[in-house]
Amino acid sequence: MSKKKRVTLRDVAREAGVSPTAVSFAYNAPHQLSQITRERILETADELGYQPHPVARTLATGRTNTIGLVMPTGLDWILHDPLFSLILGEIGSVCDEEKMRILIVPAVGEVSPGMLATIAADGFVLFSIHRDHPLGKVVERTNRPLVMINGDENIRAPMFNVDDFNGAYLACQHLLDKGHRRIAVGTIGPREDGVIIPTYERRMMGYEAAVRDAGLPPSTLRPVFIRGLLSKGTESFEKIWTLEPRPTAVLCVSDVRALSILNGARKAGVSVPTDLAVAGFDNLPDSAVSTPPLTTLKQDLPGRVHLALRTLFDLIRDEGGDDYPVAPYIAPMELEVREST
Amino acid sequence: MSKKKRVTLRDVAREAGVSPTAVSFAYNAPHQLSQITRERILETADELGYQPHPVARTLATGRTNTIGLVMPTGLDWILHDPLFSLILGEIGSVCDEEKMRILIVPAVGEVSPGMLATIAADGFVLFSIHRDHPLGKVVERTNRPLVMINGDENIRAPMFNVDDFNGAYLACQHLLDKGHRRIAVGTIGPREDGVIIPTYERRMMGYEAAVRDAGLPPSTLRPVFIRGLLSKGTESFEKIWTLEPRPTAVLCVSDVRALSILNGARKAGVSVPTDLAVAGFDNLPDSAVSTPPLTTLKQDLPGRVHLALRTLFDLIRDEGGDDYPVAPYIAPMELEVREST
DNA sequence: CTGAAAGCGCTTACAG
DNA sequence: CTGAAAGCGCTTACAG
Repeated sequence: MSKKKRVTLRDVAREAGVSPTAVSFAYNAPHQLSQITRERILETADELGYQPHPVARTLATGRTNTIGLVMPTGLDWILHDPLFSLILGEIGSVCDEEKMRILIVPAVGEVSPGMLATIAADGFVLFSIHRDHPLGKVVERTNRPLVMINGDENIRAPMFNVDDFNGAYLACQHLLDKGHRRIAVGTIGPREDGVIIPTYERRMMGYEAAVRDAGLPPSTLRPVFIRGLLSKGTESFEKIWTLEPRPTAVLCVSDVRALSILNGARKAGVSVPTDLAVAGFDNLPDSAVSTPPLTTLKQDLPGRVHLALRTLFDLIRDEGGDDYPVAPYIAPMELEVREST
Repeated sequence: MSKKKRVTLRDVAREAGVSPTAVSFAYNAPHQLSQITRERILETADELGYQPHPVARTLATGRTNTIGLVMPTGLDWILHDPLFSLILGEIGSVCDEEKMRILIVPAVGEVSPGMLATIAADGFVLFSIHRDHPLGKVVERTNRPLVMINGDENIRAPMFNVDDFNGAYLACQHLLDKGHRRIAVGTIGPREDGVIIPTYERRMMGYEAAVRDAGLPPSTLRPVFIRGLLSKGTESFEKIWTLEPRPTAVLCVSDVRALSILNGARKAGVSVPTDLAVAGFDNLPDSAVSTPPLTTLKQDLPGRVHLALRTLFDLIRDEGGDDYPVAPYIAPMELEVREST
């Protein structure tokens, strides 16, 4: 009953007394039409309430004007990682300019390497995909362009990372220089779904290398699994504070974790950095204004994201370029020493 | 050169010695095929590296398995509104279950009411769209289902809101009961792009009503435009603290704003609630663990989002139902009194 | 400046 | 259980 048929280009053509081609031209190649024909067509289209069908257009042109943002987990991830929100925002600002849309592609359920082929997008950004992730093999099964952010160098695709290893090295060295010899490392625990975040893996290696190079025993570092949630601050702090022997400092693989420790410490009446020094990673906006402000590693996030997307858009445009440079982009990290250490 | 032709269903059919229909059935109606035929087809498909073309499928079936999430602004919004992240996460968890994807549709550039027609989605969630927003008229120009979250009752579409007015009323009444007579209201300022957030508009009215009903003059409330960013805490706090006469309390239209004030006050050495009482709105997870914990209005966010999406999915399924109930869903809000007031 | 025709790659009654 | 055929609604050489 209410299932009114869609108005198609053909309807407009008939009504305006022109060919379908002419109607298509009215939208896509206006200069091919005389002013007067064009106006008549557009008027008729408007009267009939015609709207070009996006899917049909895509099938004919091959362009979706959409990029897929592929995440290693379900969408709940976004609740746990402020850095992801930041990156999503940056991707968004580039896409707004380019009139591209963003399709969110979470990795849920049974994830096959061929999965991306079933998705209507011109290209993909892989976020935090580890080589052992089911999507680690996706590169070989997708003929559409893709780039990685916080990726894994073992996946053969253009990668836009920060220097996790050396950043972590710097942070650890900083604490060692300050004389700390019992350092907790606040890191992510094994996830139920088995997903590994490559970034965190590399940061852990950086910490360990710094200890090794300082000629100190590995036991200098004590990994503690904590959640990346501000609201778990007390719990996370307790896990660290009750270690035996009690650590004098904590290195966190992410700023949220560090901020949550700051929170927990304050509630427990433990003074930072006097009783416990705290360092984070990534320099979230909040980290500059926490109490106390957080020592962390900073980077040019917008610059990196923009570069990644430019590369992706270039790849989408000249699909011929099979042999794009895959030289990884690894942004240097700078230690920002604030009052928490 | 590298532009290798795509393997199509037709190729598989030829190679397997069956009709295109059979190949299609192998994927979409397996029981229509003999076991053996089906296996042969699937094997051939695999050998050739065949993947069904999602766009062609959509054109034929009319289903995209995607919902569009329409925002009133550009995607940078996500950076400013943790509540949006929360809602996005909830939407994501429902979509994960339903195997639906999320397409993010920011309102940037020239936004026409017909804009949604150009987007390949089965339905839409409108987030925070005001009746005066260019998209306020979208309902009349889209034949696809849509629902609103934090919407405007003047737009004729199923709406899933919280009770902004009464929530605000409660918060204000609470402060008045505590004896406060000079109350700053931390709210959003006029945006450059002119976008109005309906939620905040209603909250302001709720505050004002409470003052009126208490027989107090409108000047009891002093609106102050502050940013919804934790990192602007000091600045926002200053704007409030330097008002003449100095307010004894501040009502914020959102929790982020309230948390940023808490932050600013702490840095300024001003004690909450002794020197300044602070109340927020929406009960973010962080609000329960701030220093001090924040008095705010709480709601069942997941429940509300799930309800909205169920409705949307129902509408998508039986497209016949022209006359769905548009009775607005308005979740009651409960005042959660914590230590900040 | 304009039109007839083929094509994008699927799905799905319909007939056997 | 299987196939020939029409259709989804556009775009775009090609020919005039």
